[in-house]
Amino acid sequence: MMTKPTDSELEILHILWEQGPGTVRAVNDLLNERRRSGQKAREAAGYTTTLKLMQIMLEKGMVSREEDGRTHIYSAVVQEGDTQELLLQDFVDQAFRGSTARLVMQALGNHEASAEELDEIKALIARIEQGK
Amino acid sequence: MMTKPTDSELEILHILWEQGPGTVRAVNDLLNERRRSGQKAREAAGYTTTLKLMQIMLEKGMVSREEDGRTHIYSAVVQEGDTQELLLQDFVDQAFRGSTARLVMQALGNHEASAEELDEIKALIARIEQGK
DNA sequence: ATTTCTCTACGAAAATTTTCGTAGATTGAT
DNA sequence: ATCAATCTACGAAAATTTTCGTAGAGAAAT
Repeated sequence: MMTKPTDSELEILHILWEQGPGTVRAVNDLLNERRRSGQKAREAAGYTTTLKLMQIMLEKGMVSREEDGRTHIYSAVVQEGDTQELLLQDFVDQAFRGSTARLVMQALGNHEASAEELDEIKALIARIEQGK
Repeated sequence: MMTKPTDSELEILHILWEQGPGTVRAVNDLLNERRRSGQKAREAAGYTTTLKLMQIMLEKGMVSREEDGRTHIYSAVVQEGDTQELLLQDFVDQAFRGSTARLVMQALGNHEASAEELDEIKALIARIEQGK
């Protein structure tokens, strides 16, 4: 069974997805780097905070780990696309009462997308219409 | 300043947006009706739970109210579109690391949209491309 | 007019998520 | 061999959100 990650867990998963397997230290450093440089600079997380979260994620089966000397190398078990699908399903239900179309409209309407992105989306729509 | 509603608050806002102003009783009834008939049947909320939430929302300025005899009629102050934009911005940052395009692709890829919805989206894209 | 019902107010319990302090073990440097 | 640095484990505090019990006031019914 696949369970929905909390906000903090998701933050860690993103780092593992992008950087690949890593130690708690590495994850914590990147996470704080990212928090510092983000637009709404959040406060840095303490090392043991990240450690604890990753231990919890291990229990939940979201990540796995491997011993490497006295440290542990963590890897994401859940996949990015699967997790995003899960989160998106919940979000569209909760914020848009299930209407994917309205979510897409809102997303396209309010955030600028590049010409290339729009082309990609058009191509995707064409493919969907084809497949029907 | 506009603050992000919690999950429970959003649930109440949806009812006020769709049904228009109403009493705590009316909101609570509809909310439980909806919870019962939803796909993942959540447990019913007690009357005072909903009352308390609406009082908190009043403090936050999300809703307003008007006395009507000994009861109160609540109205949404924040608008649906504005709230959805706020939520979407956070969500795309958190779950898709800021990539609206990937969110849209995921949304269109995994949820079926009707032909009409797709047409609407295509029209919107055309309008955006026009406006550039 | 007494009982019953329905409403608001409000404090605080319960549940969830996030944070961190402390302890103990191991490595590396002085 | 001692001291400092770095790692894991883990319990529990802190923060946030959700839930509800209880009290009191007013309206409606018997």
